[in-house]
Parts: sequence; C-alpha cells; structure tokens
Amino acid sequence: MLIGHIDPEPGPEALESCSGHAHAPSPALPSAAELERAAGYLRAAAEPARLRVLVQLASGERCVSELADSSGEGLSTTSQRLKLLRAEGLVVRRREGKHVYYALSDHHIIDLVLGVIEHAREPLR
Amino acid sequence: MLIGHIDPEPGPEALESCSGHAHAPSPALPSAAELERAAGYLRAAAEPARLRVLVQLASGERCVSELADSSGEGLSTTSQRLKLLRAEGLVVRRREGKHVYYALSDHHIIDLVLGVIEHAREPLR
DNA sequence: TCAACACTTCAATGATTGATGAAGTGTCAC
DNA sequence: GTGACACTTCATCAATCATTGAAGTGTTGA
Repeated sequence: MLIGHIDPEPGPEALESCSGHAHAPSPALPSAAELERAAGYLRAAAEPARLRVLVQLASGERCVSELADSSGEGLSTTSQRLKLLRAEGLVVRRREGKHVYYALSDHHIIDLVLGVIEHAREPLR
Repeated sequence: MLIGHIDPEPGPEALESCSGHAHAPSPALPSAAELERAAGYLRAAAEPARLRVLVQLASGERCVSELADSSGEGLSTTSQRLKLLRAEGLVVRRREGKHVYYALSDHHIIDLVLGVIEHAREPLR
C-alpha cells in the first residue's frame, strides 16, 4: 500500500531544490506548546503496561486494586502509572468509599487507544 | 513482608476484587506482543522533535537536510531521529541521487499524527 | 478511638533514552 | 582517480524514566 499524502508527488522540477527551502510550509505547523502537549499524550500511552491499563479502561472504569491484580504487579506501581496517566489528562478519577475508580477521560483517548491497537494487529507492511 | 497480596485463590467466578462490580470482560485484551508493538508506534511519536518531523512529513516527503535545517539541529541528530521512526515503521525512505527522502509510511500514521495534534489544540478539560 | 483497608506519595536505584562530534558510507561531478 | 556533498553509524554522556518498599493519607466500620 502506498501513501495518501496531501502532496502526492514532489514535483517534476523540485528534484534539486532540497537546500533552497522552496517547499510549501506545512499548513499549520503546531506551536512548541502544542507539540509538547501532544507528545505528552503519546508518551503517557507509549508503554506496554500503561497501554494495557488504557485498553482495560476502554471497556469501563476500574478501581486501582483490580488493575493491580490483573497486571500482577503491586499497588504502588499501579498507582504511579495511573498518576502519570492522570497528569497527562488521559484518565479521570472518582472516589467511592474506600475505592478509587479510574476511567478514560474522553472519547478521543478511546479512539487513540483502540486505533493504535488495531494498527498493531494489522499484517506487517 | 506480609503486606503482599491477601487474596486467597480466586474462585473460578470471582474475578472482581472490588465490591462485586461486574463489568463486561475486556473484549479482546491485546497480547503482550501486540501491546509492545502498539507502544512502539506511540513511543516513536511521543517526543516533540520527532512529532514535529512527522507533522512536516504529513504534508509531503522531505530530505534529511531540509528537516535538519527547519529544526535548527544537526544532521546527525536528525538522521538518528529518522532512523528511530523508520525502525518503528512510521516512515519510509527513498534515495534519489545524493539525497534521501523520508515520508510517512501509510495513512494510519497520518491519522494518528493529525488526530493527536488536533486533540492537543482543543480547550483544556 | 482504634484497626483494617484502599490507595498515594516519597526516596533510591537500575535501565532507557536523546544529543553530539567524529568517523564511515554512498553518490555525483570533474 | 580526487574532492565535495549528503547522509549514516559509532561511542559517549547527561537526563529522564519505571519500579519498588516504606511511610503517609483518607475512609469505613466496630
């Protein structure tokens, strides 16, 4: 499969204009703050253990000990993971009695998580 | 030392550790390999400098020195970044004379990149 | 009040990562 | 061939990160 780029071909005469900067600049290059924030989302999800938590949360909220049990790791480790995910805005927290329930913060996160998992399941390029 | 897990063996049907909350069993929890691969995609994109490269490539292919110039960093640094992105399968490489052009490998990557940037531009929760 | 429970935070440690200059590879023009 | 150019790889170093036990916080029920 090939590419579906906005600019499909580099141009017939644009073969040597590499050092000329004659390229059309990207439509709206994100600001440094936007890049930082977007990278933060990705970085938070970019670890197998945290990603697994996100996948679990995609089917509904869970409390910390449930997540700890299903991962086979300690409460401290799990709590630290959730803290990071929350700091980046991927999950939200809700206390109910002695338990604290975590859930994905919005549908964007669900899309991101399910999308990347689906991509990982596709046959290799 | 005694503070480990207190659960005796969970019965065949006792899978929840919280107060009897029954939720749908996670539809298809990804395998460890799938999680690793998906996390690899995310990790590769999860850095502002690399993400900026991906955004630039979303509007068309670029050669290494172009990307180095626009980032204000050295060729070596830029090349290492592209190598990582290529190792994770996010970009592809094409040589043409003295130049090497990089492009996003498929539309999934474009969707991922543009999606997360769009998310980062939304108002804060 | 006290004990038990469900987390959370702290601090230390080992592992991973990103940036960089120097050296190496590949291509072109002469 | 030689030199110039466009990268790529190597080796090193500083910074960041994930995990863990211990200690701390908050809630419930006796």
